[in-house]
Amino acid sequence: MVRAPCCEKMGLKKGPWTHQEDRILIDYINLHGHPNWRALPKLAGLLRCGKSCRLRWTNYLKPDIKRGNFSREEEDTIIQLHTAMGNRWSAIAARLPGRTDNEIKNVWHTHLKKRVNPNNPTTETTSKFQENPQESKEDEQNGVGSSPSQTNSSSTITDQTSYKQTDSPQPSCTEVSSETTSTNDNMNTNEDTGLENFPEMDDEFWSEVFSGGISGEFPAENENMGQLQSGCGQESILHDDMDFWFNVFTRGEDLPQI
DNA sequence: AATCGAGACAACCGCGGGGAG
DNA sequence: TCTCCCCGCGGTTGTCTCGAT
Repeated sequence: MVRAPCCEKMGLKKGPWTHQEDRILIDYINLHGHPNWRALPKLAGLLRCGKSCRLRWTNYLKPDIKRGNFSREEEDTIIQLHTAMGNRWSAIAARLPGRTDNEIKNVWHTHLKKRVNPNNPTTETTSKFQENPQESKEDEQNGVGSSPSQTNSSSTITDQTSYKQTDSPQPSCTEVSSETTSTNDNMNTNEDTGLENFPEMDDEFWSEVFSGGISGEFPAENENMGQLQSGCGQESILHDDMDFWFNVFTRGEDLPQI
């Protein structure tokens, strides 16, 4: 069988997603759905392969995704399910509403694995976790229950200030998008999404974006964004601002002066 | 203050399954 | 039945942050 190439390598962007790309993807899917991932990026005007779009959507942009801390119960569930199912992350994710297989996989590799078997993280055994209440206690005291996502959430915002490229604010995009659930119904029209404000995307579009040529159109390119981002070093701040970010990205609201 | 290493997470890659023609 | 294509899954990698030295 001849496998179709994943994507046309030439000219397709890789790496972290930008706010603009996220916004384009969200808007497009809200308008048209995603009947064909392979065709989607071209139709939406994204210089990405369909695979990348699907991954971004399913892991971060989908409205029902729950971001942030894994609760103790969720972590326990993951451990139990992993004991029963092994590395079937998608199956495990199916039992954890709002969590993605990728996220669960990451959490497992980063600390649940160690918790299950601190001496040999690569060996997957059962229930050391339950046999080791002391560690559990420590974890709670240390806020592990609050999970890597927490670190991510907090670091994500600051991350953006340190991205070399100006086009890599993806973490906060995810935060924003993750909180779009309740308001997502509002995103069904061009007017609501602010899609009509998007410049027509041709070959020069991204080069203009990345060179700052259309900076006024997008918050990520706004100088205030950097200030806002660098000022949002804590998760609580981040979460409190979810509606704000949502409005910024989906409705094109202006950023306040700092 | 600078450097290094570990931890954490987002994203990519390749494979296999399954549906359509 | 066979071939082609798309999608989803799991493993892996790249990059950034943070703490220790």
